[in-house]
Formats: sequence, structure tokens, C-alpha cells
Amino acid sequence: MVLSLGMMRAMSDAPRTARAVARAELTRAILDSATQQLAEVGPAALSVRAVARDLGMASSAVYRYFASRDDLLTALLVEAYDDLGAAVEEADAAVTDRDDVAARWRATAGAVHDWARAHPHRYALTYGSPVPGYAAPQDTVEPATRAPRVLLQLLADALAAGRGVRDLGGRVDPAEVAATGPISAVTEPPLPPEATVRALAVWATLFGHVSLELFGHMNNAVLDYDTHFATVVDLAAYDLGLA
Amino acid sequence: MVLSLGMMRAMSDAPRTARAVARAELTRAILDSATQQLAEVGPAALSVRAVARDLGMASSAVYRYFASRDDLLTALLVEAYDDLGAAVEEADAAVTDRDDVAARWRATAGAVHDWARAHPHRYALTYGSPVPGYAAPQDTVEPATRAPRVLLQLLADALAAGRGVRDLGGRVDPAEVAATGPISAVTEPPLPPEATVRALAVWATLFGHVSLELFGHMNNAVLDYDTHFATVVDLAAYDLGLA
DNA sequence: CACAAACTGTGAGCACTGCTCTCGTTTCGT
DNA sequence: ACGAAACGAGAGCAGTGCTCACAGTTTGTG
Repeated sequence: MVLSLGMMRAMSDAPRTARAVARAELTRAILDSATQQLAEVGPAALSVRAVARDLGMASSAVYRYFASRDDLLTALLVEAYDDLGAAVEEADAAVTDRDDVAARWRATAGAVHDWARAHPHRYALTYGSPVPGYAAPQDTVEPATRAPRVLLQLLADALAAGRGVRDLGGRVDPAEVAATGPISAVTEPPLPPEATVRALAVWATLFGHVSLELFGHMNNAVLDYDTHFATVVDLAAYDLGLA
Repeated sequence: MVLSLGMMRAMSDAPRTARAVARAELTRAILDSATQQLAEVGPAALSVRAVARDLGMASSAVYRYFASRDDLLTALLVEAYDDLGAAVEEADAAVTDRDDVAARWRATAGAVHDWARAHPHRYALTYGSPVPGYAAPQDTVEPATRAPRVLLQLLADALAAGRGVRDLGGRVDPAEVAATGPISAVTEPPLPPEATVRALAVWATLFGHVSLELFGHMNNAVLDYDTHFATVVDLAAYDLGLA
């Protein structure tokens, strides 16, 4: 039986039989080899046969673990989301003064930037162009929400402390409140719609910047990415009402 | 001789011999077939052999026109940039009241959004993840600047009319002025550094939003993309000092 | 006009890919 | 202990990008 991603996780908790533990180890080895290949040759050139060669097994055996090359890529995708999410959560948690929401935002944004530059191919896998007609499996949505959740929560904390955007000069109409409804509810307490909208726009700015930088669209416009990124993050902090 | 992209353009101006015009026509036919394939199966699955089959020729013959599959994709890339650039320029030019810079910005942003949704695969080709280790050929940079140039120019026009962001509360330091220097000089007159920085941030917001929307990262957050996009664009207009 | 050089299309072929299927072996649950 | 499930190996299919030698055509020039 070819395991789903959800089963992979449940399995890693309690590998009972010898076969199950062997399976878990080999699954891990395949993912590690694939991750390495991903970093070396990129997603397009990732080859099941090369992974099999690397592990000294027949290519057909790999299909006992991942039903297709796309399934393997999806597993890497989930791991990448989780890795990024963990990096962002750690960066935010590392800010000792929890009331310094501006610092928490800078740490969050910096973590995204740093992670993306450290793992460009994994970033491309997650936030680049998906395989056309590709619908992200349900397994990917929860890990994908970890990073943005940090931003939303720190904004909620800011609002609780009397800072942060509360209104946008009447620029958010009822239809927009409905349109962004689902995302407002992920924090405790829920964000006001205006704050949610600003947060989404800032999120788009952050990933837009990282994508434009990593994908080479700023080569002739910006000479020093670090300086420019810091400025953009500061602007976003201002827009979010944190600074 | 396999033609470069630059030669392709020069050639299409003055096809003298019968052979040259046949070559131009077949080059065009290959590009058209490839564009159609691109829309149907996406960039990853675009196949030289399939294009050849579509045109009823041997696959090896295609290589007389494009040295490799990547070269063919690069040609499609350049055409996509040009197409998007033209759409944006037309949308801006269609605003009869040239002093209504907010309307021009909405038209510009809307053109990007509309074009991307009409040609998702071509958008992915231009603003999605590039082939890893891929350095955009010099042929692509000029067409790629057409769209952002519209934003920069309309902001310059706004400033000339007494509107638009002039300073950002001292948030732009000298290093940043140097970092974004090259881009400030593309308008006439040149933009103040603060305006350039804001424009770049807004540009990142725009493409960040379109990418997140098209690549499926907002599926569980936003219910109505049109409404949300309009709000984000309005926010950007406010940030740019246009509204 | 003649002719060599350049160009163009063909088909065979190489190395590679994702994936399937069958086969024998090993391990598991009962 | 035994049947079922899982496993790994190898052959094989259909497809890919790309190269090459070959044949035919067009071109600009002597």
C-alpha cells in the first residue's frame, strides 16, 4: 500500500513492526535524497530514477513509497511549508519582549527572507508556479498556514496592546469583510476586518518582494537587497500600525 | 544558423528572400503552436516533439529554429512580457483624464490582474519560478520593464501635479537611496528615492497578490478575489499618495 | 549562367525519463 | 503454520530532448 502524507505522519509516531520501521526509515531516506537533488538540480529535473540510484535500489521500488513523482514532490512541498513555518515561529518566539510587536514583525519577515534565500528551490516549490492544473492536496493546507498565522497573531497581540491598524479610512466595505471572513477568525480574539485586509496586503508585499528578488526580477532595479528589504519591512510595519 | 531573439525581431522587419519569409512564417507558426500547448499543458509539459507533430514536421527540424527547448520557452517568455507590457500600457493610456493618477493606477493594476488571469500559464512562465540556475537572457530585460515603467511614470506624473509620496517619514536612509538608484532614473524627471521605494513595495504587493491568488495560496483565506483585489489596490493608491 | 556554400527537412538513433507489470522473496497478522 | 500483504528486482513501454549523417533546395557570387 502506498501511504498518504497523513498516514506518513501518524506512522512516524508509533512504528511497531520491524517492517514498519524499515519503511519509515526508507521513506525518510528517499525524502532526504530527493531534498538534496532538489537543491542541486531543482524541481523540474528531480528524477525518481536518480533518487533510486542514489539509494542503490531499483527505480520501481521507489514507487512502493510514493505513487508518482508528483506525490514525491508534494511530500517535499509539505516538508518545506513545515520547515518555513517552524523557522518563522522560532524567529517570532525568539523576541523576548512580546510587546515589541514591531520587532516581532521584523523577525517574522526576516525569517521568511532568510529561509527563502537559504532554500531557493524549496521556496520555488512552495511559492513559485505550481504544476499547471495542480490542486494542492489537503495535506498541504495546514502546514502552509503556519507562517501567515504568526503575522496574524502578532497583529492581534498588537491590537490587544492598543497598537495596530484598526480602520483604513473607510476603505473596507461590507463585501470585503465577507470576502476575507475566513482568515479573520484564525486568531484569538478574531481580527477586525480592516486589520485582516492590511495583513493580507502586507503578506502579499513580503512574498512578492521575496519572489521578485529570488526569481531575478529586480536585477536591474535594486543593488542591495538587504537594505531595500529592510526598508520595505519598515514601511510595512508602519502600514500595519506597529511602529 | 539558429537565430537569436534579437535577430528574430530585426528579421521580421525586412524579410527579403523567399527563404527568409518562409523562415519567419514557420518561426511564427512554431511560436503559435507552442503558445497553444503552453496554455493547454503548461510549461513543464511543453514538448518540442508535440509542436513538431502539430505542424507536421520532424522534431529535428524544429531545432533549426530554436536551439533547444529552453530557447523556445525563452522566446515565449519574451512574448509574454511584451504582451503584458502592452496590455498595461494600453490600460493606462485609455484613461482619458491624465491627471487622474488614481484611476491610472487602478487601470494599471487591473490590467496586470486581468492579464494574469487570462493567461495563467504565461504569467507563471514570467513571474513564477524560473528554471533553476536560469539566468534571464539579456533579450528579456527590456520587455520585462515595460509594465513597471508605467507605474513609475504615473507616479512621476502625480508628483509633477503636486500629488504622490514625497517622503516616508525619514524611513529611507542614504544606503537605500543608493540601493534603488538605477530604478529611480527611468522616469523623466527622475523619481525621488522615497517615491521609488514606495513604488517598488507597491509593485511587490501587486505581483505578490496576483501570485498568491493564481498559485492557490489564498484558497482558504479569501472568498471573493475581485473585491479583495480592489481593496488592496485602493490601499496601494493611498500608500502611493494618489488618493 | 554555373557552382559552391549555406540552409532546410528527414529519419535513425542515443540516453534518459515516468511508470507498469510480473516474478520470486520476505514479513506480517491470525 | 499458513495465507495475505508488502517488498525489491528487472524487463519493458511510451515518451522525451537532442545529435547526426544525409539529401534536396535556395542563395549570393564568380
